[in-house]
Amino acid sequence: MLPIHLFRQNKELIVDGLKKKNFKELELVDTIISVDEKRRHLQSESDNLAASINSASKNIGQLMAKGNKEEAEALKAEVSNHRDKTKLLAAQLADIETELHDLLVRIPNMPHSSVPFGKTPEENEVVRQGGSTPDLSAQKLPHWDLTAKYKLIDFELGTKITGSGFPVYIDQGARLQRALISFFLNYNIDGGYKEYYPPYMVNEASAYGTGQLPDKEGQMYHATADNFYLIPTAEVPLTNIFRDEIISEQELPVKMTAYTPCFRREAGSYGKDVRGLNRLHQFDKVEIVQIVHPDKSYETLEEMAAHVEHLLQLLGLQYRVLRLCGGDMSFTSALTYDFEVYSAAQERWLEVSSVSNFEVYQTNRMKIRFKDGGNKAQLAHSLNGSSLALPRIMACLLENNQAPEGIHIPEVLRPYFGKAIIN
RNA sequence: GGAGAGAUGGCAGAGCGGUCGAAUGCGGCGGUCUUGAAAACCGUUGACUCACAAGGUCCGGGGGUUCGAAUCCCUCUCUCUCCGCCA
Repeated sequence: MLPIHLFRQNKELIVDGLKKKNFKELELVDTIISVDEKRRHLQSESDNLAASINSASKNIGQLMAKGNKEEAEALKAEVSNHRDKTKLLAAQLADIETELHDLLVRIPNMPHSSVPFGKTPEENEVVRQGGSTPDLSAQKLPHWDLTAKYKLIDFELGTKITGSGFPVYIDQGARLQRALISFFLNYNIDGGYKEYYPPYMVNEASAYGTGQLPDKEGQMYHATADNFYLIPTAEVPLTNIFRDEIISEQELPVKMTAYTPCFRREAGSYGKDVRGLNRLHQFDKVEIVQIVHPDKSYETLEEMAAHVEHLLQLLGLQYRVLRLCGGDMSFTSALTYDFEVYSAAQERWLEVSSVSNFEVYQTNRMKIRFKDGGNKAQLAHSLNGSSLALPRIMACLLENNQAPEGIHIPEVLRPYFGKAIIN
């Protein structure tokens, strides 16, 4: 949610940003500004009334103390009258505040100046690439064949136990999964991130804080009996740790990492997108989140991107880094880098990480602030990224490292996996 | 799940229905003293709205009584203690 003062002070900037983001309902901006004006008018009217009630009530107290009953009674009648008006105004004010809020949450974040114009994924800008395509002339099986061949993952068994999109990792498959999680977490800890193990279900306020609610409600699993939501990403519990907190400036930057499963309903997905490990209802991910000083957030974004990129280099995967265009960015992001790895047997790029700067969009809604030098509370910036999403990494590792004698495990994972080859 | 107690500023902890945005202690910040630090002493120190003015709002959330509520009533949520169940 953008701070309202931006609309009052810089309407043109907002409209330009919305256009870049390919947002259609531009008329909302004017609506917001006029509703805000109405709101402020009502507010001052109500404040003035409250001021007169307050002072009259004080007078009544003094009159009573002096035993001046008649005057006191007269004042009481007057205040009583004012009070009815206040109630009316308060109701109107509450309505208009809700209206304003509901309008504000419909406005996406403003894109950063470096965000390219564009509407579709094809218009994203490739900023860097690394690694090389492996030679698979000897054998070129997609990962769903490899997981069957080496009995690493049983998709049908998951369907039996739960439903499609809930694979069962078995034996060396389970072990590789655990190796990846440990490797990623340790790598992040070495990078200065503090490890957390958060709840996998969150309450409504948390889902709301990071923006899953109200617009992405259908994407989450909902435990209705207790009104909890299964987290679609660790970003939700992690960022909410600091909801409604005022952090001292010395504590910045806050760097957090967590491994969690992620649960997504993925309604409407189909075809090759959901084959094998490409898209699941439950998958594992290690996440990094930072809360930083506003002056530092773009520096931090580059740092986080470099952090993720190095991880892909360590795994020896072919990758590319995309700067998302306005139309393909998420609602809440100001600038996003997507990381894709090349799946050599499927011959397609798979997204494995998305690193974003949200500026104040999340922190404004969650009231995550810090005390600056002048001892004044101001909104911090929040960022997050995956490091990394596991299923597609596993898919690429299996496919790209396959050989007639088995699947070779990258050097960095061997201490965690315990051996050099799956066979 | 049953019974009871509680929810106040960064923390701890007061608060007869009016003079309470709230005592006091700790912590934080500034200063005196000191070569420096500690101790001691002095001062200062919540948030929101808003033009850092005035005014207004906030004592877990919501509602009510009253001219006036942190203080009384209702309700919800959460926490703690005891019992039950349990990895």
